Amino acid sequence: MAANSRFAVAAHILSLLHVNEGSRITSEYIAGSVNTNPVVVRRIMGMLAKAGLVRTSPGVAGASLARPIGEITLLDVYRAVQAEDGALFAIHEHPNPDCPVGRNIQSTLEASFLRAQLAMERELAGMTMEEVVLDLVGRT
Amino acid sequence: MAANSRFAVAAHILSLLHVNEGSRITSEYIAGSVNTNPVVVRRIMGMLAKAGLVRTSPGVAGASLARPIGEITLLDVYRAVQAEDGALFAIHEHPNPDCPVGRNIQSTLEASFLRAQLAMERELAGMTMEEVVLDLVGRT
DNA sequence: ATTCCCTGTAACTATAATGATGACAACTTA
DNA sequence: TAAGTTGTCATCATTATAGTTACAGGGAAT
Repeated sequence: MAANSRFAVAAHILSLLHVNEGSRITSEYIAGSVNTNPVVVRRIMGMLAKAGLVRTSPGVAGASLARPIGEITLLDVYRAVQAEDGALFAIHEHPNPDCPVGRNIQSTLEASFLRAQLAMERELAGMTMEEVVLDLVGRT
Repeated sequence: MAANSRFAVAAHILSLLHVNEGSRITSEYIAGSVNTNPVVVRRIMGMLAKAGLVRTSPGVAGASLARPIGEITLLDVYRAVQAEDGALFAIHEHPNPDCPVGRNIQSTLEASFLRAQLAMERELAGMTMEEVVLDLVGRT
């Protein structure tokens, strides 16, 4: 797989942590639900911890949510597992500076692309992990 | 580069076609402005043609816009150069069906992710290539 | 008609991002 | 101390993308 499924896996992990609150589930258990390798889970869990969404302790199972689940938005999760850059769309580098179009295309597109990205992020910010979990259990 | 810059290059190409209307520019000329290989330009131009945004003829230089530039939205361009799938965010496959969370996470996230994607697409649909070109020449 | 230029496409290579995996040190707890 | 777990590194396979070479076929100008 080359597609980035970290966002989805992160949401899956947070859902499991909430549903199993108090149980002390291991990365191996989580990996069993996600159907991947425990290392992948620990890696993503590390990103969630660095972003302040979960609390983990070395050597001890059972990570816990660092905030009420209703206060964790999908945007928080998205940002936690995204690369440094954070740009949704890439722009080709080094267009020809001697061409009127090439000289300005980057800054122009950057602005347009940013608008689209912000619209997407606004929508993500409007959804919480609580809604995700509620939908999840509602489907049984 | 592994990041997908086709969207940006496509917008660059369309801008050039409009600015040079009547000139009959070649894929080599365009490649010079984008700073890439002519084949890359022809490849993306092919996608734009298949999407009905430009008209090309084999063997003859000077593709032309198939519609007024003000009626080509950034969403049109985005869709023209995107992969079949079209999903903005990937979802991990084969979560564990024996787990309440794993069993339903896909359909739940699919709905949430789609909302975010639609917000992004709405914003792209609200911007036209005409605005891009105007901004472009305005920066001169 | 010949020549020259251009497009459309296939084939191949190089580069990155990603996920899967094995290994292991450090930590916690019984 | 022993068992189990996390955090992290290193490596490999897969995949998407862009860059590049090559070439068949179309168009146009002479």
